[in-house]
Amino acid sequence: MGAKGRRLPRAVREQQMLDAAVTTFGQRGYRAASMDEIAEAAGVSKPLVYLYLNSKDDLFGACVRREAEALVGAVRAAVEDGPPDRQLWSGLRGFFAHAAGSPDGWAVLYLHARTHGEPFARDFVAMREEIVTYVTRLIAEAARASDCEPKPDEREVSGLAHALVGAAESLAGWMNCGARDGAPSAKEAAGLLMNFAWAGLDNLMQGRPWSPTR
Amino acid sequence: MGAKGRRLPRAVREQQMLDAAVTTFGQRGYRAASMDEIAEAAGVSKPLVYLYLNSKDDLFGACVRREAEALVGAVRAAVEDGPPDRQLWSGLRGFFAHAAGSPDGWAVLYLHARTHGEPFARDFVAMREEIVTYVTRLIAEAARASDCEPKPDEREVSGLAHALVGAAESLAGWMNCGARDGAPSAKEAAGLLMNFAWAGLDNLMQGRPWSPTR
Amino acid sequence: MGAKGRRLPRAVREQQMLDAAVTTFGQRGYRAASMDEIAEAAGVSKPLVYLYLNSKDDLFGACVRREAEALVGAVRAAVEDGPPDRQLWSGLRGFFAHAAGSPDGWAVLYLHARTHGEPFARDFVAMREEIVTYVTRLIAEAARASDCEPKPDEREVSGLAHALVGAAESLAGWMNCGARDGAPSAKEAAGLLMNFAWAGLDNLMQGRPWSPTR
Amino acid sequence: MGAKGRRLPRAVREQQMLDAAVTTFGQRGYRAASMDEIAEAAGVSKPLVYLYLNSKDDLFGACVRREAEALVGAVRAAVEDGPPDRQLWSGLRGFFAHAAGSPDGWAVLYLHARTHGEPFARDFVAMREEIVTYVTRLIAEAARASDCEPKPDEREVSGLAHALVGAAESLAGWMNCGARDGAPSAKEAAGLLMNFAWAGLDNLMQGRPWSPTR
DNA sequence: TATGAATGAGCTTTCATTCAT
DNA sequence: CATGAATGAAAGCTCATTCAT
Repeated sequence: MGAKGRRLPRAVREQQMLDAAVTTFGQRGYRAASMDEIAEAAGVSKPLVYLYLNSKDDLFGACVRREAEALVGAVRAAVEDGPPDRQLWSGLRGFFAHAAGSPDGWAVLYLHARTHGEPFARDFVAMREEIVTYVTRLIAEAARASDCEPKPDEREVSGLAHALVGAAESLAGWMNCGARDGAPSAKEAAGLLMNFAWAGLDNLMQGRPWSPTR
Repeated sequence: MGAKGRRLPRAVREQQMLDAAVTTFGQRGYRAASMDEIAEAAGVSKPLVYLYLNSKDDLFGACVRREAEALVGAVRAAVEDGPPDRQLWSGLRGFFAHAAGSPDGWAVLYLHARTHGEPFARDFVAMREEIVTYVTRLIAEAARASDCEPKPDEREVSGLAHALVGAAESLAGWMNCGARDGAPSAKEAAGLLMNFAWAGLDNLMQGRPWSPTR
Repeated sequence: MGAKGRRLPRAVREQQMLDAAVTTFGQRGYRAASMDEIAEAAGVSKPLVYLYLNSKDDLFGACVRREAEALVGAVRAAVEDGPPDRQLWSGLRGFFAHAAGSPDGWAVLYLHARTHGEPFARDFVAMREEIVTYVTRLIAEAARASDCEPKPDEREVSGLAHALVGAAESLAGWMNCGARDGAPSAKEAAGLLMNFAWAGLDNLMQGRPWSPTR
Repeated sequence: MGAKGRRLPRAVREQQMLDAAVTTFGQRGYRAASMDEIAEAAGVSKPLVYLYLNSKDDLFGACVRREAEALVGAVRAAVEDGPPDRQLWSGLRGFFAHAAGSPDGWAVLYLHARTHGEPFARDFVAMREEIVTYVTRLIAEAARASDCEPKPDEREVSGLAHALVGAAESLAGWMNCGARDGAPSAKEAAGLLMNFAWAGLDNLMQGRPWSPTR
């Protein structure tokens, strides 16, 4: 394979392999991705991938965990780096930016880990739960800060968080999943979601839910 | 396989095969589903599957098209069968009911066709577009009927339709994808979505969008 | 693979495969024998071997069972076909003749099944036990017929059977295992063994065992 | 790894490697034993094994030769250390004691070298021949010492030696090969074999062979 | 001297696909 | 119409072996 960076320390090679694996798994899916392809994309031979990462399952698991941590970390960092009175908005932007910035990682999590059964789906659900919990806290803080009355019930806030996260994921999927027509940028997606949701959240928090009978 | 259902007319046999294929593809995914498994599930021999449906790809394509038409048809039928002043609500209920009623078909479309690359992803996107367009029309009619001022701009309505459909898909995925915690029924999902979204749509249509600066 | 007997019924193909597998396993051992080699020796493609016989382990197991039955059957048949007053001699000749006639089957049992661990070693031990039990009965009958006094104790007879069988196996191994110098024919081996052992057996049965002190 | 026994003289290292190799080859067989496993068992790195012993084949060959010499040596030493009028008995006891004391070495010779084809089977046969020749001499001397008449013919003595050695090997195999039922100790095995064989040898040497016709 | 890094080649197994009947 | 028989091609994984330090 030529003189391309041979004989590197293990940690470096492992990252190369994970990068290649995320790309390949993200684009092809677990089954369709072959270890040959991943090894070639990483610029190493297949046995080395097995030596360092054990098996296709272990490799996929490592990808899932790495990407899950990266996504959660991106949201947290965005919130912490943004203005304290706009945490939800910052978090959403961070979420969309990360999703747009690493579409393969996003696909690994939301398209493949989710559908590939037990060890992985569990990791995925855990990550999702972590985000939802975090968003629940952000919403609750926003509600407290805005002094809305009556104080929204905790269960309700959690439901809103689920819905909000679900909507964000859906938009991110639209963004990433190869839609050719007017797919929005990360910033537009965040705006659209706030537009779509905020008044609803707001009204709900005022105790005025929409109901089928009006 | 003895005398079990032999010599059926071609159309019937084909439906059996498609049923079996949708179930198998839906549960296992494209790659993990084997033609052996599908043929056995359909109660026919493998060569017959090839005789009628040509190849694994063609078979999958037929599944995707059949399920896409079924989903779009279910939404349309629900709207047409419902009260004329609640078309959106009826459509959503139809959407969720269909998704809940044929989870394998849903999985074929949203989990597998979407991720399996070109001929199928295109079919999927076309179906999605059809739904979004249809929803756009429903929203526009609702707006016209409610005489809101100023008339919402067309591009905006389309964005809302995308968001609404995306949110609905996300909820349907939650419903179907083996979520252990409180996954909602089809009816609850529709209510939740209207609750979440309607006030937002309403406000937007009154010309009062949320904006990052307040 | 040319026109060599294609499209044969399953039972026939299975025997071809077992034949080839016994040859290959016998000559190379379990690990060194490759499924490619076996398939080629059988004149079929590898997938057909898997279709009919499932896995390398199952194939090996089938070989072991077939050869075990063949060996036991050969001994039994030789005894039944021989003169009723020379059953042990007939049985030994049958044993050596079978071992010499199918050295690969013999190697599968005595060289490979025996050393390849649990499911197979158990089958091997069961077969060996069957032979030892049978020989025990033959010896007991011979003793009864010859009216020897004192009647040999049952446990002693069983020990003699073990020793006799062991010696026979050892001679058969010598016969089969590629020894180039004066390896005996089946008939010679039987004679040698009787020569070697009979007087000993005889004396023992007369209650005059050899002892270290004279 | 670390500071565990580094910088040992070459001869010591080589013995460690051979010890580990004999253990591993004996328990797993040639093919199933991996160089990784052997290197780890020896507490050294794999390249060092190659540096000292060249290749897997060479390593196996070294094991075979070492164990063959050890076995022959054990028999010779037992004979020389025992009473001059019981050489055969001493030799047998030495044989069984050695086999029981180093079962892995025994397995390397009798289970694996014997079945692994040419360079090794030749070494094995050479060793066996050496033992048989030695035993032939012992028997001949015993016959001379006991003044039996007529002098047994040389070829006959050689055949007896083969049979005796074969029986001993068979018993040793029974002893070592994980037999669950009443496998004998080394001493019992020697007694059993003498019991079984001596009267036969004795009679033969008196010129009274057993013959098929009575 | 001794080793971490790396690979070519081969093995078992699976699967979409096609004949011949 | 319908199927049992058969295979080419590829995938996951392992292992003996060699560099570069």
